[in-house]
Amino acid sequence: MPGKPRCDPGLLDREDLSVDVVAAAVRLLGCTVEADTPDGRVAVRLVEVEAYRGADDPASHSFRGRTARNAVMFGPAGHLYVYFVYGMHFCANVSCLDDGEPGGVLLRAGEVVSDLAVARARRPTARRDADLARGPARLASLLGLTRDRNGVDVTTAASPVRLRSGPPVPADRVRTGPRVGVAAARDVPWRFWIDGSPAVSAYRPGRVRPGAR
DNA sequence: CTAGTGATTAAC
DNA sequence: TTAATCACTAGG
Repeated sequence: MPGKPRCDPGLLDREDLSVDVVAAAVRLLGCTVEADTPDGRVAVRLVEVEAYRGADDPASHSFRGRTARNAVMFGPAGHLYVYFVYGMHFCANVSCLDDGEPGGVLLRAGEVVSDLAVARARRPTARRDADLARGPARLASLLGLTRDRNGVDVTTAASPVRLRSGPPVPADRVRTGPRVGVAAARDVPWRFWIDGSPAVSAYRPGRVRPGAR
């Protein structure tokens, strides 16, 4: 008679995130983020992500070196990097690459798998179910990813936020393009999404600024 | 399209 | 110290 499993087999392996940010981004599509909050548990299936890397990626928060804010991106793979933007929103990344190498994947959008009632109660302004986690700040809000979730290990069963391996997404359903809202490195197609998902953000090109391209 | 909001950072 | 920037969302 099987007792409690020693390690949860459904969780994503850290190694899936440690080799390369683009491979990690594609690997994360179709996986499930499961988050426990005081009012219940919500799980979303990731349908849109963006890869960011360190020193050679001017669009990355880690491009200008390690600071108190981006420190998690410099640590080992599989930890949440949650940051505050535009005075009111949080966004969440999963750190990638080995300890000392900065990298991460921004969680841009997901489809609610469960529990829909808890999810709707958390985001009552969402008009359609597809809007619940459509966009990085909505996703973070739905899953309760704020400051106190910064740094948590999503590959550990005891963590309040966990990443579950999903059924593989067929390669012909994965689409790619430039990252959203990023002025730098506009030619780098490191946004990945599952074709046809109603929860994928509307495309908005990064603003072109004088002297940049 | 634009207002709203505040941490973070580079420049002074 | 100050000011610009910012991987965004909601409401017209």
